[in-house]
Amino acid sequence: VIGVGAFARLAQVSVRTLHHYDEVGLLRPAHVDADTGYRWYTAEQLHRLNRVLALRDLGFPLAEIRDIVDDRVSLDELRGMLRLRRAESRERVAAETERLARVEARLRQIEMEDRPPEYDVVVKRVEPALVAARDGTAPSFGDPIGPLLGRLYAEVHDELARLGVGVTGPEIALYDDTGGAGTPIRVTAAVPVDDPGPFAGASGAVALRDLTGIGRAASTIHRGPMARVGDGYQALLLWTEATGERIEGLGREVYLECSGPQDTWVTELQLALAPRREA
Amino acid sequence: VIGVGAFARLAQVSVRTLHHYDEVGLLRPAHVDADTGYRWYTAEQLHRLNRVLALRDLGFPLAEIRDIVDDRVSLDELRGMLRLRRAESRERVAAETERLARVEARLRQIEMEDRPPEYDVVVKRVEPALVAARDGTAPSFGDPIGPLLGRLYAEVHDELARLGVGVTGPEIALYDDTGGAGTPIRVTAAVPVDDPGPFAGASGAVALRDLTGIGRAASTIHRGPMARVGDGYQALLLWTEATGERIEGLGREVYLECSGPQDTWVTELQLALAPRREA
DNA sequence: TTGCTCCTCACGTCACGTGAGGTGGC
DNA sequence: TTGCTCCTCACGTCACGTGAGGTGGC
Repeated sequence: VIGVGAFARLAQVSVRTLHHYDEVGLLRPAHVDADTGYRWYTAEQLHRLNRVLALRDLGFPLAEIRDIVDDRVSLDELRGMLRLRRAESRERVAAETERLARVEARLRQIEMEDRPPEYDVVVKRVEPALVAARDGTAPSFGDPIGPLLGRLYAEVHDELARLGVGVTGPEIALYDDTGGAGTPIRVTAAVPVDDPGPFAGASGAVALRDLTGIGRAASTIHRGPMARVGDGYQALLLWTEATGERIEGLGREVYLECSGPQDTWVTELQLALAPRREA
Repeated sequence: VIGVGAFARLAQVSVRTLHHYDEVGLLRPAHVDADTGYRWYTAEQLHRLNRVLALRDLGFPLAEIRDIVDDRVSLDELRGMLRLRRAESRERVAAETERLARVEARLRQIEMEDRPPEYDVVVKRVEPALVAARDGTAPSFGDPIGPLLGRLYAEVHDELARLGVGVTGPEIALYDDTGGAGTPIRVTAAVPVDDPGPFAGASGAVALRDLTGIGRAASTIHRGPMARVGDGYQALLLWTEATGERIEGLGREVYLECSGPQDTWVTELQLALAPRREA
């Protein structure tokens, strides 16, 4: 029978921790003085505490630890809990390893460029959307694509106005350059819409389409004229290189703000990433 | 200018998150309606939000993110913060990887033995202590060491009683078998004491000694007679094997409870571990 | 009487999640 | 009038850390 201080020193935990374990019923003292409230522990309880600490070291929450040390879980259940813990732990290792890669990429970048980065890359999901779309073809990325896109969007909006269909989000442009260098680029001008009803009677080049979502997209925000959007794409490419990510499929632009002069435009650039490599 | 819901959908964050960022001053809406309290955001703010999310992905706390996006840190400071983050992230990867190894070891053990483990191994620090100690030699681990230890402890306690020195903790036994198989084992019986004063005039085999601490010790609790303490040591050895730890130096036993018959004894077994392998 | 150990509240942590209860414009 | 979006509290999360303020035995 020893006091809480000595017991804590023996087990290398804080007195507060023992108070807490008493509170949540994880380790009740062998005896509590009715008058003073002093807690008294036995050597036998050090065994229980050791079991608790061993499970805590494995990452189990206290509630589960209580079930285990109180023998409320069968051997099979314990096995299951351990497998779950293993999966969680692996997930954490993977996530933190990727995070570390991003930190290191950022650090290398800042040391190379010697100034804070202008583009911040975020990995996000892109939800699927229902769009009215019009396809076109541009000779290459070298030529300005703006006028072409402008014509395509004009057609889409004309058609939407004619059908009386409502727009539900900013315009989206899709690029498909999988043909290789020198080949023409397929460009799509898309506008999110909500109600597909009136399209039943639609005809012509403007068509309703289910725009697929992207599980993991590298995204960044470009501010300013589209003539300099290349800076943004370059930042995205450098980022994928530095973090070891791989690009998959086509790129998208979302025109978040394009009402005033191009100096004030805000565009989101998205590149689809290959699924996460598992450890 | 778009509402909080549309803004949240664009950036793939929750509305609550935007409320929170407003609260802590990380991202104030471009405009808040004085009557309704409605928050209105601009495309420009999506750029700021993207910066915030990018830094959040790197693991920075919101307070630091605010300093960064508000340009309150210099480039050098930013570099320093990134290096710190890198160090923290590495530390987390290492810690979680070790935890994973412990979980897997436990899982393998439970699958081999098909019953919950009897011994729980915990890694802990052992504090240095001032002890009165008496050395002895045992022929090997095969022979019972109990009687020898009993004689040594009797001598120590006699001397302490003679000098009037107080005991401050449970008895500790040290074993040194680094001589190899077949060679005799050095055994030390130690008793923690507080006041070294009276020892000034001490002489003979019982000596005052500074017992060194152990940075990382694998520890487990053995309950029952010392004749079966081998089970506990075997559990410790299996654990070190399974987790890839390496034993270093000598072993210790702490007699937490040894007043009644040996069936009721509680003994802590400690083995010093090699310093943590860095990633 | 001074130290020492111990006690019980009770707030803080970190970044939101999750209702509860209510309001304003189409 | 019914939906829809939005609002403001305010508690909960997880395992304790950290005072504040006070008591009992040597």
